[in-house]
Amino acid sequence: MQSSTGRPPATRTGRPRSAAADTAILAATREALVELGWSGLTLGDVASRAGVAKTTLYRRWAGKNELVVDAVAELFDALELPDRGSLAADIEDVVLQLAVLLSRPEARCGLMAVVAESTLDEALRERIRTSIVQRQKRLVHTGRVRAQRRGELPPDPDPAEAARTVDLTFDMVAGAVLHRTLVSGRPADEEWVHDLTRVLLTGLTTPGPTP
Amino acid sequence: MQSSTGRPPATRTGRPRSAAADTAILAATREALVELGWSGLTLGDVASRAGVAKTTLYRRWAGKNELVVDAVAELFDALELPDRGSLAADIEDVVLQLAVLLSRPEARCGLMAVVAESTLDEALRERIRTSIVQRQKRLVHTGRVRAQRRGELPPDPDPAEAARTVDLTFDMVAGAVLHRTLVSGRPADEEWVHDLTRVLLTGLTTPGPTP
Amino acid sequence: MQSSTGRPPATRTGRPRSAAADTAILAATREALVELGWSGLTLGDVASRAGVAKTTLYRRWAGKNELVVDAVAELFDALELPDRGSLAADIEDVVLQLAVLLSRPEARCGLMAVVAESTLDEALRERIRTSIVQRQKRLVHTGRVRAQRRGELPPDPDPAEAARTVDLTFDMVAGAVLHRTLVSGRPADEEWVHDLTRVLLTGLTTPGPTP
Amino acid sequence: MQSSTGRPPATRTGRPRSAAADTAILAATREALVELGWSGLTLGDVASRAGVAKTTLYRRWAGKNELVVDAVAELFDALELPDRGSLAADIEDVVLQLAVLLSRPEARCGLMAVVAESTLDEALRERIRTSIVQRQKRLVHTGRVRAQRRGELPPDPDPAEAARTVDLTFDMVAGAVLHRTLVSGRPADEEWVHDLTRVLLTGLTTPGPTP
DNA sequence: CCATAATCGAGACGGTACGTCGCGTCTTTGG
DNA sequence: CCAAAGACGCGACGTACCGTCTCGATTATGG
Repeated sequence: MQSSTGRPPATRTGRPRSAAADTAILAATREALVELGWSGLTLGDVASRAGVAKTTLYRRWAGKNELVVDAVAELFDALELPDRGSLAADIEDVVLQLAVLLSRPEARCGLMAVVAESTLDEALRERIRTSIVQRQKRLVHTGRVRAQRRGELPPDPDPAEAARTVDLTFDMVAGAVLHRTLVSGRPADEEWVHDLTRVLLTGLTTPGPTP
Repeated sequence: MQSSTGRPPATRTGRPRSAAADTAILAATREALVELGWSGLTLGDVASRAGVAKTTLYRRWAGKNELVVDAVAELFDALELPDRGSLAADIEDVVLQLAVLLSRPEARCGLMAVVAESTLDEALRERIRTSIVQRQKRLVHTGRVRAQRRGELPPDPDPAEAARTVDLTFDMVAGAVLHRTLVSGRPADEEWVHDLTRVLLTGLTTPGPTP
Repeated sequence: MQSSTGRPPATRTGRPRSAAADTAILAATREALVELGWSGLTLGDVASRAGVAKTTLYRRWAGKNELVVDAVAELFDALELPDRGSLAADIEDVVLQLAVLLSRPEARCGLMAVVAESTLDEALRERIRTSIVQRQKRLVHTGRVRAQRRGELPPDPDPAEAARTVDLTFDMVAGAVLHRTLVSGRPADEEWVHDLTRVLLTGLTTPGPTP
Repeated sequence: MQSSTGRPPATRTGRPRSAAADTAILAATREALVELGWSGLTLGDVASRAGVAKTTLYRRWAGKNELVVDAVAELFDALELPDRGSLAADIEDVVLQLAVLLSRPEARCGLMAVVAESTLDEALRERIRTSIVQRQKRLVHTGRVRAQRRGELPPDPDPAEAARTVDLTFDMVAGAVLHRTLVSGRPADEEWVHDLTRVLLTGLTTPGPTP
């Protein structure tokens, strides 16, 4: 749970916080996002959906932004990278998963809205990075390691170079899906995923003139 | 100006709308976006910045969403594709322009916010498509035609195939820059742009197994 | 209306304030005081009783205290001093009127509550003085002048002495009724009013040793 | 665990209530009344001033009203009637004591506020009567007996008549001081006390036409 | 040269959500 | 069993914007 801010003192006195409340609140947040969207989402409404008082909500999160980041982060944590046998298949699989995820309104509008808010809020930007972006780079990393074991990719020349490639790959995959589904507003169907995978694979496996 | 809603009757009586107001309002909107972000942006504040009454604003736009789409669309219209002599240089150039544009807060938060709102608002989604996305595909189109003239790209086999490639290219370029700068929150510097261009170029120019 | 704060500028622009709202709000305030008492009185409730938005209420009054002072002051303005033919009859009459007024819950709890609040709020104390206390001293003044015309009281020796007597009389009359009905919690019935009037009249008309 | 034994025994088991807590709470209540007034007084604040948990406070009093009645009643119990040698001097003395008491903010606002609340709460009204009003009538009674011994007042004709006179006297004395200091908001200085005493004394000692 | 009509600024209006605060209750740990 | 601590559901607070409305004052065209 990302809502815990610091180290609680070893001996805690007083009534402890309800663990069930956190779960209920995050679920209610996603539910409200689906029905009302970002601007229609009301903390009072979330509270009553979760069967919780507004104050309980404010005791745990600083505001709408932080709450939605946590609610959306849980969605992204559900992404997986099963071994499909080849790098191409693995890429297609994760791209499709991402496309499915971004077709869900709570993911779409939750993510875009907090990203929009983060443009003037460095703390929020950092929270998004650690709660969502960094956690999902594990998918790219896993895929690369697997492909290297299979011999589809050469071993990493050096760690810095590898990190750059992971970052670039992640931005290209996630960015393409995101732009396709949200900005262009067209479906990331199988044909499109296939085309994207082909371009990506070719571009990433063909050795470039980068010295 | 996209603010005109329907066909005004040929003969209009009464005092005409101030032309200067539109300009002032859109500029004030961008200014407010920079300082306050999306959620902090207030139509009353925009009105007073523009030296205009709130009623004047509501006479021309239905709400915050529509206003910001128009204000942001003007920013994207400033993108250009000068002829740098090669496809690679052209791509690098436009990617950099896009990165610079998305480093401006009014573009970042304006675009992301309306995209977020559009997830539950089909009319808004359509407005974004026509006002922003479709208009900028001209850049990709121009680049392709130029590259074909230079012999860097083969001629289009058929129009449908060409359209698919334009769409894919646009989503990959714009998506990568957008994800890098806004979601990952890292700068789209020259090195990164170079890497991206190489992967894109390789992937797009190597003939694939798509018959 | 005591709600006006200062001199409005000669030329008023914008929509003028609704005159009916003031009336409705003060009436709703008294109604709510009867049903809910001071601590149960809610500005939101007053607003909805008056068919008015909460903001309208806050635009005109600074808070609960000021609102209730105005609402109660209107009640006291209804007191009159009809000529009953003798000083004793006049006193009995006004004492009875006061007793009746203070038997109304809105007057009782409204007055007591704002007096209680005024103990730590000089501005409120001043507002009570000018809106309620000073305005009702007219009753004592009228009674004295009438009695002097009838020869029941000697003419005023000097203005300062007269003012002291008016103040003392007012505090004794109003204080006795107030204490009887509110603190002692017993009815100010005719017998009690008669006794009080006799003591007052004797005490005030018998020349004392104050030179 | 004592439930296994059966019934609650006459002698209470478990930790006994702290006797010091009551004193500390009432003192803290008066202190808070001085600083914050009635509406600013918070039970949570009283508890923390008294170094006591909120639960402890609620175990002993039903709410704000009852607590403040008890806190204020202790103040009034400090009033005394020393023998000054004459009825006039005794009256002046007690009037001055009362004026001093009512110049203390905790007495002023505590008393007025609970009186205001009592207008819609019969139980509270009764509590005020028994805890404050009835207890202080002893002062009037003592003064009358002393004056009768001195021959300044005739012996009581009958007990009912005497009770009426005691009530009237108390309402007039307390009411005048209360109205002067709290409603009129002017000081009950020596000159005013002297005037009041003269009128009262004359009115009460001159035999009236009451058969 | 006015009459009509739509615009302009200003600002009050009925609403809704905000984020905070206090209430009185409950649920812990510890005496 | 009581005490302290503090989380809980609840509801009012006073504020800020929303989008609408009513003003008086402009500024065009059309009779």
